[in-house]
Amino acid sequence: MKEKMMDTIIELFGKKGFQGTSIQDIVEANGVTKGTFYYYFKNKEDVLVHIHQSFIDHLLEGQEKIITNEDLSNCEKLNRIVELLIHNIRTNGHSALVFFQEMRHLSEEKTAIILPKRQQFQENIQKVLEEGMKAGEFKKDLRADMLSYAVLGMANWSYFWYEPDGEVNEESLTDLYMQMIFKGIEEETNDH
Amino acid sequence: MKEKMMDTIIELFGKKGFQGTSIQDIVEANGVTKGTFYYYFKNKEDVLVHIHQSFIDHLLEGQEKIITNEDLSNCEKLNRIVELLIHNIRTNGHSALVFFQEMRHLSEEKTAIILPKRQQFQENIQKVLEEGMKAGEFKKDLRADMLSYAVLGMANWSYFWYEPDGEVNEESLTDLYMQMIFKGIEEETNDH
Amino acid sequence: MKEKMMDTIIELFGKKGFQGTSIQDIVEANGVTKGTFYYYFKNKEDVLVHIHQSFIDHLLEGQEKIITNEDLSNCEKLNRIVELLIHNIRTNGHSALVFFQEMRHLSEEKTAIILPKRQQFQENIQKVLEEGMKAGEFKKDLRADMLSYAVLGMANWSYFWYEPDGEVNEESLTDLYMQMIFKGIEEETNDH
Amino acid sequence: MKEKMMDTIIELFGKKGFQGTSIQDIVEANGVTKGTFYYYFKNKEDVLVHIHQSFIDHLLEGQEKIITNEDLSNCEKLNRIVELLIHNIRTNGHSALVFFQEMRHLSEEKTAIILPKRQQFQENIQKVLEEGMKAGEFKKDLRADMLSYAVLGMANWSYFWYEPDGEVNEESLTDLYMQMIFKGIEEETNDH
DNA sequence: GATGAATGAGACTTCATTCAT
DNA sequence: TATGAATGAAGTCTCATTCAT
Repeated sequence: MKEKMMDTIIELFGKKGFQGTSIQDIVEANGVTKGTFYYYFKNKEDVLVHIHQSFIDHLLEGQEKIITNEDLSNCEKLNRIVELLIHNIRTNGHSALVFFQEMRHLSEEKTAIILPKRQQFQENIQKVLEEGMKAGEFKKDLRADMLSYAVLGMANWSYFWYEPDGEVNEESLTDLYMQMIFKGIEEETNDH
Repeated sequence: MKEKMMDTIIELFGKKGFQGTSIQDIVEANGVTKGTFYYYFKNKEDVLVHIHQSFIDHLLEGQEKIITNEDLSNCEKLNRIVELLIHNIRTNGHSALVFFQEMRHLSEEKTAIILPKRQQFQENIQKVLEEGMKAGEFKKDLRADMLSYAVLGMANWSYFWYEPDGEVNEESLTDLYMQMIFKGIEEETNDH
Repeated sequence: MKEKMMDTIIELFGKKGFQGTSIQDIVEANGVTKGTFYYYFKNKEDVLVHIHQSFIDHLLEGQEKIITNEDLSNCEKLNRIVELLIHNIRTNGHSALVFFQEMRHLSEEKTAIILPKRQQFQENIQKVLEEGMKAGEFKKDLRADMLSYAVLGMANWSYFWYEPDGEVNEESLTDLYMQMIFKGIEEETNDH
Repeated sequence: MKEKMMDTIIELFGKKGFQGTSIQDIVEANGVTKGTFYYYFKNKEDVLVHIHQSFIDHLLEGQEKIITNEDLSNCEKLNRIVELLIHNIRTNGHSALVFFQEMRHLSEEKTAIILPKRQQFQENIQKVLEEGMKAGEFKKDLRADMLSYAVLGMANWSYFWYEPDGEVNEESLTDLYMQMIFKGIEEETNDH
């Protein structure tokens, strides 16, 4: 029951926003009464916390597997992290929307739990970039911090426009993006 | 007066969100009464529309100047568009936040006005990419559409984390980003 | 079990009031579930009735023993009734609080049972005063009805402020009060 | 308007208790809407605070006039304070009820304002008793603290039963009570 | 004897908005 | 140009209670 409600709520939050979704909306969408909602959840924020928790935990877990895999080059690691992000956004679009847009409505207390995890994810990307620079896979003297944000922005922004059922599937999209990130878009001239 | 109120409201919307900001908040922040608010604005959405309008109009205007400037290469045009975006986000952070996060709360009618302008901005980037490809500035066979989103994501995402007073100024940030977009981050081997 | 719950509930009602105490509060304080509460009690009022019943029954019983004891003067009877009251308030403070403050929340039907008993207690005091007047123990021409209320007020009010562990024990307090009631506080002059 | 509402609310609180009175009850009794209530009052507690404030302030003010009047003996002062109390309870019965029964529902913060005033009133009575003892008006070695509570209890209890339109008016009631307090009820024997 | 899922009414409160002045 | 009294719908949440197990 709780699971079923969570799914519905994620969809509602995704479509109408956290504040734009009333308890009334929630219980109507689930065919239950208000009492039932408050039987399963402490309050509306409680649901928001659950969504954030499981979204970022899922991401961190996936990321962890990638960065601790010693068989992978840093190049490949970066590739897979971007793939992970895009895949996640495609599969859990509404969760992603909530995650990126509704952080504001977490209480200070809950933010203190979620925010560090978000930062962890970014720092892990930064670390991959740094390792790759050391290993000679990436150019020296890059700003790993800024670039990690660029990578994140590029991937995350896809929740705004990416149509999972469109002509470009997620693997292709990842490839496209990684091509740009690795090789750039400029036509290579032969004067070097 | 209206201008003064607009500024305060943008800040409030930026900090607390559109739905999170009550008329009460607005009039208190301005030291006026509710009547005054409704003297100057039709309703709350009215303000939101103003913010969206002027933000996107300002961007489109800037973009227009860049793309119609025949002295510029497409490379340079892209560079300047990114600079425009980052500059705008830095200078009008709250407006940017509202623009990117509160579109949902526009009525259908108003969305019909704003949304095409947003798309216009993206399409203009796409067009620069396409022209650049034709002109041999960019690699052939790039997906101009997807890449335009990548560029937008990268730039826009900066409103989440970019600290205007931090160690990296906006020109450097633009350079960093353009370096990656143009040349990529991979260490060039000499086997080509 | 029922007894154990009653004790907890009395304390809760005393501290937070009848309406201020929720079934949730009750079952939490007892480490049981709501179902359990309704297994033992018909509803919340049911508990309130029990509390009132046993409090007033206990008082009336004690009072009965005193007033039917033919060895006692009316003076002594009054003394013992006041002692009974103060002792009861000291020992069952929370019950007393509930008894004096939460009568309002009894249904009409239940009020019809409890109220006459309360009045009985007051009338019994009144009767002792009247008997004492007839017997020449008390001054003639007193208003026994009004004075019975005075005695009740004085004694009952102690539930507001009396600290059982304070420097004055209940016997001393009774003595103090009876001294005032019997002899008054005015300095006796010898001009009579 | 606010005044009019206050009066109605006092009556409602008096009859049904603070928690037993809903905002719905209040606005219905006043023929206005809920919005109107919240236009005039911050919340329900706000009204309760007002009631407490004005009740105790009124009492303290009256008491102040009495105890600072140097023409009065302490005997007379005590008499007048009791009269003040009984008069107040008679005239503002509902306020008195609220004052004595609904203190619990004040927030800690507001209690911190009201409670000291209540204690002030009691201490002022105590002081009159002490002064009277020093002046030889009252017996030596009385417990002024305990007796002040007795006097308060006696007078305050009248809100439970005193019928303003009954056969005993407030002056007579005060006299009755003062007679008891001053002279006691015991028949004086001539063996002293 | 005891549970816990579910209810639905109703609690307090906030809100955007109107309108006579 | 600005006010402030008034609205009523809708918001979040709590509550006493029931009932199948």
